Amino acid sequence: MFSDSVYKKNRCNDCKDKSCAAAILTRNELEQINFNSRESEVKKGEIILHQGSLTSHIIYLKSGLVKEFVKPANDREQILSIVKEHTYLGLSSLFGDRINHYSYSALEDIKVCYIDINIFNKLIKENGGFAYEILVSVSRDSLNNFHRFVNQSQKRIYGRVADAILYFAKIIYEANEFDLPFTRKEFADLIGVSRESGTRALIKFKEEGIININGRFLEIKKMELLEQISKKG
Amino acid sequence: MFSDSVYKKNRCNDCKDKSCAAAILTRNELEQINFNSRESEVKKGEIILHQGSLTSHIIYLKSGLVKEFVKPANDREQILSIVKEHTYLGLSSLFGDRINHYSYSALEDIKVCYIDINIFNKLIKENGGFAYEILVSVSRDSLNNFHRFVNQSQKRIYGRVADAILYFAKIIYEANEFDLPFTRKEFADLIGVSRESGTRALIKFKEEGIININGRFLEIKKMELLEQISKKG
DNA sequence: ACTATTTTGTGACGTATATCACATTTTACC
DNA sequence: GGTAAAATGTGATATACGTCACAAAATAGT
Repeated sequence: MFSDSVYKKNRCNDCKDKSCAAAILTRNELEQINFNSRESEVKKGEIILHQGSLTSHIIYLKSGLVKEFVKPANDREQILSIVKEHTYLGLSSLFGDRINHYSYSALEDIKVCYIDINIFNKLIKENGGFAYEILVSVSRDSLNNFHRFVNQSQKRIYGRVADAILYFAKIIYEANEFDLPFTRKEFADLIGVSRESGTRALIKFKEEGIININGRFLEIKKMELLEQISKKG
Repeated sequence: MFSDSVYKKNRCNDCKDKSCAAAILTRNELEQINFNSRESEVKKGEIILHQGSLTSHIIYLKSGLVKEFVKPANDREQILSIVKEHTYLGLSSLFGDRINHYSYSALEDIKVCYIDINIFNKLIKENGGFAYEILVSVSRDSLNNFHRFVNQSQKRIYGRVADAILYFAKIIYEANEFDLPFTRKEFADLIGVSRESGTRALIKFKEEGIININGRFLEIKKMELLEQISKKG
């Protein structure tokens, strides 16, 4: 299936970017994955998975950032989450009905591994510890996403913008200054408001000295105030 | 722990309301659950699980309807979903961080089973097929809830009301006429609008002959039109 | 480096829906 | 069965935010 050079060394065993779940697997089990997987690079902006497509391989994000999104109507796109390295993409779709419910595209140059779903399912059924870790992972994703969404639906625009900034600072980059990985349009799509309104809110925050923003560079100046705005909604 | 009379017969083995996952378990495994579980009845309106509480038992909904909700602010309640019989409550919270993220209350008199989480986790790790079914269940819940939520966030009030009616007709009751299991306030909380606006939309639908509604009784008269409104948003 | 394209900022305007206030009906409870 | 409490219906009013339109700036492609 794959060329000799690809699997002659057991890459998966030596992989420094293993998932928590894969860390539990035995040498032999990892070797099985090794024989049934392939690593690949994806360029910034490219789509990794299309909503509606059928899955034959599980995709593991080895490095880089990815956006998870849906396009219900034709133009308005809803970004569901920003996915960090060391995460399987679309696990819940895999176990739900094998049809991908969300689309994924690379926000920067990334590395992914394609793993055959048959071997993946086999390992789940054979190794309870592995199954448990996958279950933890699916559950955590589900809770996180849902939590963000419910919060969002109850907040007005300033609260949502504050949430999004804190999301990047605390979860994605773990830093108080960073470059946003996307455009204002996408920023707005993440929090479910119009581009114009989103931009206006960012500018307002800048005017009030809560953040500094310049192009894609963003710096939090008044963390407590930002957290207060996030809470109050 | 439990009185003799409770576990002297292997109720779980004979149970007609087993989950898909439990149907996979062996006689012996079911007996283990039997020894570590308890059945109970909950009256309409009572709370089964409180958001924020710690879990020591998994709760399985044997019969009846339950509402899953959160209260972010103090008054405004968001109903996340209506849960039907033969479902485990709050699975994703269990595997996430053991803290319940949602609250559950009975919409009618119901029957539930409390299962010790240690035995539950043990079975997951020992029986891959069981683990797989639980995974399917968590994934499906996650997808369904998320799907409803994303749709909702992109629709205006008539689309949301249409969605909610179709949700009851197709998923909850599988019938074109039924009694709503709750008040107008709760109906509004389910679709994330104010009580007044929700009521007005229902009345508008009635005036236009799309539905008939009288107190809690609801009857769909023009299904295609309702579906169209749901799609168009 | 130059042009085409995309992204961003900004004002004016409209509207969907929340909020408030109160009357009416239904339900719950001694 | 009668009273208190909760749920429901309805109009008036306010406002947050989306939409439209266009100019300026930044980015990308040749």
